[in-house]
Amino acid sequence: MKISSKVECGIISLVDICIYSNNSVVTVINISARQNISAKYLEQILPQLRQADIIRSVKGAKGGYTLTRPAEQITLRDVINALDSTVLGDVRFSGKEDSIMTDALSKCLWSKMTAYLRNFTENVTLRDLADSYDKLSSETTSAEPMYYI
Amino acid sequence: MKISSKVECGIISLVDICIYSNNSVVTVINISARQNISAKYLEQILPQLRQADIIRSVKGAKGGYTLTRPAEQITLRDVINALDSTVLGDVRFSGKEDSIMTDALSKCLWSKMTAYLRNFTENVTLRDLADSYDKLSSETTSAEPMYYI
DNA sequence: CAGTTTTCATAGTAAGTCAATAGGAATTAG
DNA sequence: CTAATTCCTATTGACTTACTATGAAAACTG
Repeated sequence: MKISSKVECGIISLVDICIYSNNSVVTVINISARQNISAKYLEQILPQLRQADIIRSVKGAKGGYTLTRPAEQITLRDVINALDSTVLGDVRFSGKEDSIMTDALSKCLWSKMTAYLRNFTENVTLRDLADSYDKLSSETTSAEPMYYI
Repeated sequence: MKISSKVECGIISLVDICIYSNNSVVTVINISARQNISAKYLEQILPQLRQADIIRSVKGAKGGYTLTRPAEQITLRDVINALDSTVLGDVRFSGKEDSIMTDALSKCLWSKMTAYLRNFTENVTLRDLADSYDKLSSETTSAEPMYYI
């Protein structure tokens, strides 16, 4: 399946914010350093998540981002819609004129397919993603233990 | 949802072949005329469906295409895979290096999402599409009845 | 065999999309 | 004031897509 880099980076950013904001904000530079994504690129993505009311921004020095609501109330559908409306939007074909054939496919196939996908994405929350990251993260560190002097 | 014109035209062609091949073959020119798709464009799509063993071709004059098997044995997954392997293939991100984060998303999210989509597409057959076309077609003509002299 | 109809293979092109970069304006803590 | 940070808008280069073009190969017809 084809997922744009923008959507992926957006999800990564949200998981990062979810994990690392402890009563404070997370900055673009924080995310950029931890997740190895260009800060300038993130500066383009995060405002879109803000406009979709998924994150809240604090401007100025000591500024940054936090989630607007608990992670279990942010669905994958919210995120994908905020960053790429074509993924879960209606199937659209540029040049094709309407016909009985295109009508039949639209009604019988494409609309059902997108509804099916929307259902999937509605049932995945940011909490799920953060949990699976935490789980994998602890497994990895226990397999390759770190020693502190 | 974004579906390429190639996949759409491929599906339309198959429904057309399914409906109009009565113990004989259907030519590119037939499909082009009925479905209003450039013949040259179809000449690029149909060979791919042939390589995927969905249709059989007969070369030369009086040549054309037929299905290789009954329409109820041709799934949407077969068709999509034949024409655009990225739709149901594993999610791939070009530049991103592997990390715990990308691993977590891959395992917890993308692989499940594509599996979910594959399941949908496996359960739609060419027969279903042809039937829904027939149904809509007869409804349309009964709503706007035709009189024969 | 000659001629016509058809599929087959490959290449090319114009427009559009996407990922990423760039520069600087606005805001705010200290 | 100064530094840190978000915000806004443009631009670029690479890639993809939809389609067109050219002509070869195959096979039926008479």
